[in-house]
Amino acid sequence: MKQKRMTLKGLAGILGVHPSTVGRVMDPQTRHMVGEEVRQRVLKEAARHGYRPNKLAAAMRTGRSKLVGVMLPDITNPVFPPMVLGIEDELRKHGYVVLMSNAGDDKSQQRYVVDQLLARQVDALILATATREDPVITHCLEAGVAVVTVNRNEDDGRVSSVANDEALGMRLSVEHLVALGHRRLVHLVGPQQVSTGHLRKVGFEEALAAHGLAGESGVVDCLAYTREAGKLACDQALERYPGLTAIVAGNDLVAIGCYDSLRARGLRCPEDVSVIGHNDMPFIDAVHPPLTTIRIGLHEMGIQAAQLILRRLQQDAPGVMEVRLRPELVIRGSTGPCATRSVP
Amino acid sequence: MKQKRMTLKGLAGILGVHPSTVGRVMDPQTRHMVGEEVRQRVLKEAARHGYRPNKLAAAMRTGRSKLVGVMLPDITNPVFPPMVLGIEDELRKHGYVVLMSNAGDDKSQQRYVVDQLLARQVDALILATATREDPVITHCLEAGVAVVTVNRNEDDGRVSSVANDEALGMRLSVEHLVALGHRRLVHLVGPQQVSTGHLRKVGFEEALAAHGLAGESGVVDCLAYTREAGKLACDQALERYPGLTAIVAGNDLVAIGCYDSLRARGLRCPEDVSVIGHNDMPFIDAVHPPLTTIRIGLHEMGIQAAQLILRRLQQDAPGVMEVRLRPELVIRGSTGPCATRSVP
DNA sequence: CTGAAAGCGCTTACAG
DNA sequence: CTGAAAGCGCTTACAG
Repeated sequence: MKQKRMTLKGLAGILGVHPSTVGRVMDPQTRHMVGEEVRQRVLKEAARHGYRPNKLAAAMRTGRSKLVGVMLPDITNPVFPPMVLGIEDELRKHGYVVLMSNAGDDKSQQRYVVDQLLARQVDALILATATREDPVITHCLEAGVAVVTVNRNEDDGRVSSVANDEALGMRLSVEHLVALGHRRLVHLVGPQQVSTGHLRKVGFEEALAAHGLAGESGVVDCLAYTREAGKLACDQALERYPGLTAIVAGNDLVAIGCYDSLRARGLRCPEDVSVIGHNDMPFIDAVHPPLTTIRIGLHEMGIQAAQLILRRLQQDAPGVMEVRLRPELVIRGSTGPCATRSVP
Repeated sequence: MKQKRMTLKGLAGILGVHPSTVGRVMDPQTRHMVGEEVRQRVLKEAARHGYRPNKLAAAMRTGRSKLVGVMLPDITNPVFPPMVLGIEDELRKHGYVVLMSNAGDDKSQQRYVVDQLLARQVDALILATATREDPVITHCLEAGVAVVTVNRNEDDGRVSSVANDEALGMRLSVEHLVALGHRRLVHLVGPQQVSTGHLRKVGFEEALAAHGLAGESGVVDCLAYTREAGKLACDQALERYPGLTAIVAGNDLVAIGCYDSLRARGLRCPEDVSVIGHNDMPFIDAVHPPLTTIRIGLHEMGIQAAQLILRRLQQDAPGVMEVRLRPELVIRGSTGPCATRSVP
């Protein structure tokens, strides 16, 4: 049953030709170098034995593993699966394969994971773990691997990145709420050490200023992009800004936390407080009320990241590229007209 | 910047010792064979150059890549991320790394993906794609790789598997509904070519019989584990069984489809129709109404699958093991007391 | 305790 | 058009 794998040498022995001849036939690029008759015999015999070239051996010889490492904080966060799928789909077309690693948020752990990936000779790295100042990226740069960040980017753009246009996303959010009559908005800002948290905060403040609402509205820190942190932040927001009528959550998970907080206080959404999320993660339209949010092309983001890294690998062009995707507003049931509510 | 990778030979050259000596020091297993003084010099120099042993080269030499292929239908399905995380966590402890591939449902595509994985010399394969009669598993067996299936299993247990105890899950579902007074239950059965769909159907029918309800209740085909298919199946169920008061959905996604169907018809859940899901996928408690469902230890399932494959790899014991996890009932808001409703 | 050598399975420049 | 040879970076049985 456990037939041992066939090799070039093995096939060559059976066929009575030199291994390099078999090798040439197996590679479509060099197949034409071999005479018609021999070529057919080789192909036939290879098929008969289910010969599969050992890519590890090829990788060692050529110095290109055709492996791309993808490092995530945590695949369990619903924003990542569509991204990873996009990356994989695009890379597969070009014969690359993904080595995926969930590395959490800790930088020293991430560094360890990167070293593991490098030890396995990945040709490039796609990082979804970038912080605004990221020692791990420095480490990658020193090691000389091709790197691209997805979803987030660092402050000084040393490496190419694909991310969302956060300023636009916040502008869309604020405009939508203002159009509904809201004037007292509070943004639950995500972690400031990552670009999404920072840029959304800046974007929110700019959009507010554009509407002359900087005075009445405000901002509350949300320590993580989680439901639990969202609940806590919402609790705080309601205490600190008793007159608020709308909440701009750092992302969809945070928005669900807001639901938890509001429900616990007997406040209705959107009648008492409107809530808007960010990301439009899968199935968020099934929550109650269906969440109004900013849609990000997660799958597209993965594809673009893969394309960026492929271009880098092929042309070895060192130019840094920053791709920004346009988000769009998705209006559902969690935002409604402003009705000044009586503070309980 | 792009420093070329340091090798054993390179280090040996610098230190004036033989490469194999350096090699012995780098491997903790053989380090003791080298004299204290030389050992220290080697370690120091290796650290200075950030030396990382090339695992591809080691893999080729030893014939063990320490790579495990994981094939999924689609990582975008919320049941998979926790499983994959469990697999990865467990494998990492033992120095293995995951090569993940989304292969869809098509068998020839899956076969192609398996061949890609084998070409990269994976030591083992974890399949989340198993069907009850699976030609891809036959293919793996012929190739002689270690294989384990997760979440699903094939009919004749040729390979080890980790899955849920489906019969128990359905028993819990039916008992819960019966306790609430329901007597007319309809099960929206998932795809019959996969074990989950088949075993849940069988389990449902057995549980029904145990309560003497086989006559009044029934079953409707749901063509896929998706929200859309769930809506269609629910539509059909309501037409075919006008008197039904409770629906046992094939899984949580199907249950959300039921919500869509009920809402479109102006039926309330759970007042008019109770709905119970299966899987307890992430965030399903945030939908409206919060879904009563059967919780499966997804993360645990991944861990167990990894352990099974590790044991197989270490002992090379060919014994087939079938691990079955105990699901539990999670009661939330989508199931309630039976109140005979007037058919609209 | 350390060295010298063989070999894993490819690819590819060099001959003929 | 085909062959012979070198070498990618390790590991490991064999000497000494």
